Parts: sequence; C-alpha cells; structure tokens
Amino acid sequence: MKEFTIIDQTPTTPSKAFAIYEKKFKALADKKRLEIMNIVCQRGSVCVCDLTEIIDMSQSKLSYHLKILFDAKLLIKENRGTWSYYQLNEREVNHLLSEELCCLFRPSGR
Amino acid sequence: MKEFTIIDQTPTTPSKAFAIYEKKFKALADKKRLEIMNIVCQRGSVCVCDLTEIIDMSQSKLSYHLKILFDAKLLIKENRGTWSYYQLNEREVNHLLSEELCCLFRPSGR
DNA sequence: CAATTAAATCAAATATTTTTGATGTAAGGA
DNA sequence: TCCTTACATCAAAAATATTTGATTTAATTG
Repeated sequence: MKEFTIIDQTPTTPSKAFAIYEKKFKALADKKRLEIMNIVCQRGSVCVCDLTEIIDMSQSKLSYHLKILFDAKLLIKENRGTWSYYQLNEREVNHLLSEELCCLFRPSGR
Repeated sequence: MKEFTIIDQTPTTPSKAFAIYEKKFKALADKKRLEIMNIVCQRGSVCVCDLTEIIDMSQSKLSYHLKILFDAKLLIKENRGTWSYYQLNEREVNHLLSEELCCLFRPSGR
C-alpha cells in the first residue's frame, strides 16, 4: 500500500490523506472564512469580539466559522481569561498552499 | 481599494478573489474528487468510462464531480468523438497548492 | 440505417452545511 | 455578591450540495 506523509502526521494511506485534506479544503471553501483568515493574518492575533466589529457577522456565526478553521488546524487559539485569541497557523498554511496564494493572507507586504 | 491578482486574471478586489478561491477550494473539498484528481494525474489523461471502472462510481455521479473540478479550472477537458478526456490543469494546481501537496497528485515520483 | 456506446443533463430524494436566536458557562468588574 | 461581558454550544429552520435513476444527444459500430 502506497504511503503519504502529511505535515506533523505519521505516514498514512492515500485514502486517509484524502480525508484529512478534505477537511482542510472544506474549511477554506467559504469566502467568509477566507475573509476571516485574511483579517486574522493582517492583525496577527484577534479575539472574537473584535472580529464581530470588523466583519459584520453575529457572534455565534463567527464562533461557528472559527471552530471550523480551528478544527482544520488552519488557526491557532489562545485563551486569555474570557477572551479567545485566534492566530493564523502559518506552518500549516505554508505546507498547504502555494507561496503565491499565501500572499492572500499577507496583503500588506509582510 | 486593495487589489489582488489571481493566475490568468486581471487584478481584482479581495472580495472577488475570495469568491474565486472559494470555488476552487470547494472543488477540492471532497475526498472522492481528490481521488479523481489523483487518478487523473497518475494516468495523465482519462475518459469518463475508464474512470467509472477505476473508481466505483456511477457515470452520472462521476460526470457531476468532473464538472465541478472542470468549472473550478482544476481539470482540463478534451473532446474526441463521443469521448471526453480529462487532464490535470497543472498550471492552476501549481499556482494554488504547495509543492509538497502537489505531490499528492504525483504519487509515482513524477 | 438500426443498435450500441459515451457522456451530459434533469428532476426528485436525500444528506450535509449554514444561519438564527436562545441558553449556558465562566471570568471580570462594580 | 450581582451584573456584565466574552464566547461556546444547542436545536430548529433554511439553504446548499450530493445522489439516484431516467432521459437526451451525439458519435460510433455492425
């Protein structure tokens, strides 16, 4: 059986690799979530309440979308008191997307 | 207004860029379609009837999924008589995915 | 020309995702 | 301690996507 190795994972079968990538691409397959990724990246680190003001989106909706990105390991979460700060998982994004496309998440010449 | 440039497109707004990438990631956000991409890439060029035998999938289902990949410009189609031959759009895939990930579509050391 | 094959498309049924508004939990401040 | 704020989660409704089986179109074959 052919093996695939995915970032930070032990080698796996093609079929399991497809399932893992399916989840990551599903997370990226939404323009609102791409916008969230873009903003999170620009700001470096953002909490949910700040995001609700930046993008016009209800809190529960935002939490829902953030969870999808987080579960796909595209975002990192850090809890400080009652706040949750989200950051881009740069390592993961770099391993997934082309350099060119990573620029979508680095719009200010970073 | 900030501009983004996507492969083979005139510069566009972030919001339009997000919509275009949404479509491409949606196409990749399915393990069966990832498997199709993988097989198409291994074979170089495949027609629908060959694919139905390689992966266990009905003809109409396969046509449905191929259309999604084609509409997202991830596959190229060539009609020869009653046959449709599909190929990976390497240029597009290379511009979208990391080199590492492109290997998922080049499993035999190509 | 009739029969067969390849593949796209369609409409209905099914399944999955997303949205919405409400509720729960825990931390911080008065 | 009570009130407020931040955020996650929940269940029901709404919106999308996928599957299924049938039909259509057009090219090939006998």
